[in-house]
Amino acid sequence: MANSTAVKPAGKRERLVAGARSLIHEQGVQRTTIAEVAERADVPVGNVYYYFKTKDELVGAVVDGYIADIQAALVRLDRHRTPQARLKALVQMWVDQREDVAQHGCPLGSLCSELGKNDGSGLDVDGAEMLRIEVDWAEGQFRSLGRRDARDLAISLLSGIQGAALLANTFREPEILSRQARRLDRWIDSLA
Amino acid sequence: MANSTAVKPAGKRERLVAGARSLIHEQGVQRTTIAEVAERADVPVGNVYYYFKTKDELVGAVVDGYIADIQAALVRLDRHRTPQARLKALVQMWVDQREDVAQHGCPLGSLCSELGKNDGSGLDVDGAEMLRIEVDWAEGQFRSLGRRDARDLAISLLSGIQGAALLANTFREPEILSRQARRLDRWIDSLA
DNA sequence: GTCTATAGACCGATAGAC
DNA sequence: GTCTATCGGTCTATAGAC
Repeated sequence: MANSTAVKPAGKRERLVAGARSLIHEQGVQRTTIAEVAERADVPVGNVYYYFKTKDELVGAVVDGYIADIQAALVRLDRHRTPQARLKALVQMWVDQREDVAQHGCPLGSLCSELGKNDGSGLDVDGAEMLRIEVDWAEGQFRSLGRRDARDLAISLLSGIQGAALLANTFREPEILSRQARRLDRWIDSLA
Repeated sequence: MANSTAVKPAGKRERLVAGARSLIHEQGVQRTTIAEVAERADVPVGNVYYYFKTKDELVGAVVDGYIADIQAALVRLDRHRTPQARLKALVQMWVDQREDVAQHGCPLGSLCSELGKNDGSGLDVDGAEMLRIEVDWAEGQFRSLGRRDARDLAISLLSGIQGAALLANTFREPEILSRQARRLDRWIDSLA
């Protein structure tokens, strides 16, 4: 299934997904048009529909791309020796992107927020899986620390991250992420 | 300035703002059309533009309404005797609305998230003031507790609330708000 | 002041040539 | 497979009757 036609032509599909991802992060799903995506991907407008039957399907591909990237990132975090180090490395990911987050919000959080407004009509893509993977992974780390309330702690951690991202974006202050990350680090160390 | 024509005709303007507020909460700004707002407010479509020159102005009126309501709510919270009781009463406001928040997100948070995508073109309304009022108020409470890091604590508190609201909405689990609120309550009591 | 009708612009999706 | 041209629908905003 991974190669129906020898080698990929030029990665048009990949370029479309990448263009859609960045535009959706900057403008949101609703404000992003197929024409804009095609232009950023350097693909003729009408050709988009050869790769994606609907705009929904394109957004779905963006979500799937995020899921794959998140899983890969979490595997990389597993290399750290202790659960504490892994959890702090997770927090650090948002600090590293603080400028981008302050400018356009957390790519995952703001996308989930927008997709949460879907009530069946119009666009209908489920973004919950993106955050669920992170919560599940964090829960596993807290459980390695011997915490019975691992699930709640995981939700607390992701809440703290996502909330800080929202405030950093609303106030356009990347330092909010740095400062809240320091607090979360201390909180992680205080557990065990 | 509060009464140019004796008594309000029938509160059409108020009904429009109320309709816009609920529709924006349910669907977001972009997906909400003037026609829908007019219908929910029981006002003829074209008449909306007599009260609001543009859609932007209508959204701005919704934001102003939120700001007024927030300020009134915070004044009510000031009745509690201790800063801790006031802060916990603030958290409780989201718990009381947990079903609505799980269904459509925090009205303020999701609106700020969407307005944060505005980059000058298209709609341009600033929603930061809504959250700033809450952060400022919480900062004052923490300062009453003698905390030097009152600003950071206030941002931590609002981050925790907004993050929990985002996860509760994404996973459609109102209990996330209840459980995170209990954690925030304990955290507030542990300070001082 | 109130309402109808519609202009004008834009977008998602399709048809069909190559 | 690739691309152009365009349809049909929807939205904001306005013009103008009452």
